Amino acid sequence: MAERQDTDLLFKALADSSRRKLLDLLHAHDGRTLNELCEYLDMTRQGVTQHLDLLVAANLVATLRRGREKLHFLNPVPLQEIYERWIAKFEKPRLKGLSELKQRLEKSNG
Amino acid sequence: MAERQDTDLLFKALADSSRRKLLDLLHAHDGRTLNELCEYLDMTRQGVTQHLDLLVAANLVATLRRGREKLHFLNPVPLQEIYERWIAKFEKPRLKGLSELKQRLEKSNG
DNA sequence: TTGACATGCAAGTTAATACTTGCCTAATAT
DNA sequence: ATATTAGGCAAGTATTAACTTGCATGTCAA
Repeated sequence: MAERQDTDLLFKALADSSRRKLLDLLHAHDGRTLNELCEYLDMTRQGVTQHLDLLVAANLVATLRRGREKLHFLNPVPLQEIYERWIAKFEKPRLKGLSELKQRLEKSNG
Repeated sequence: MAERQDTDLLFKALADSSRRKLLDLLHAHDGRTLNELCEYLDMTRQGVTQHLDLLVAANLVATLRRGREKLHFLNPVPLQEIYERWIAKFEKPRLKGLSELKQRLEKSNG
């Protein structure tokens, strides 16, 4: 169903280093145009477009048309869903980070 | 160097639904043999072996030989690293639950 | 020690993915 | 208006990935 399909699109989107680079670029600075993004990748504009299409399909990137240019925005929500469904549940019972975290929070926030 | 390679192996390993299913199976019950795992996937033993090989290469699964059988164990550590390097830094400022906890603490403890 | 069982190795096939080339449309600037 | 700039569409190629078939090796049980 849609759930599994979404998950698959998401992981597939993250599986390519060029696409991860695009996410990094948008994270550093949102709202870039296609041509701007092309400057950072060693491939043709059409190649970049196809990568962006996959990111949009995975709902990791949203676009907005402004005149003749297309702006790209990062959507981090699906990444959070990956964390909840695929990472949190695989965590070991005693994860130093988290338990330590809670203790420290109790101290600092009373 | 190795860093980028590791990252790539990890995301590639997660990109296939059969491999994610294997991780789920091992999460539910560790130490399964190859043949046991095969029962749950609709492909030949060799296909499953190849998927497991990729999971091992990504350091998500460790194996142990016992006599003529091979036991498989889940290693969740690389998933945690994905969280730290690829999800935490993309989080939105306002998040609910545990992630909010962690983020607030990280901010206050700088 | 022989037969069944658990797995390994290697080559081949099919399907999917990454990337290109070539042409097209629309918006802007001079 | 027309040249330039931003982007879209579609088909083709080349690489990679998924999966199979066939045979080999080692382990155990009778």
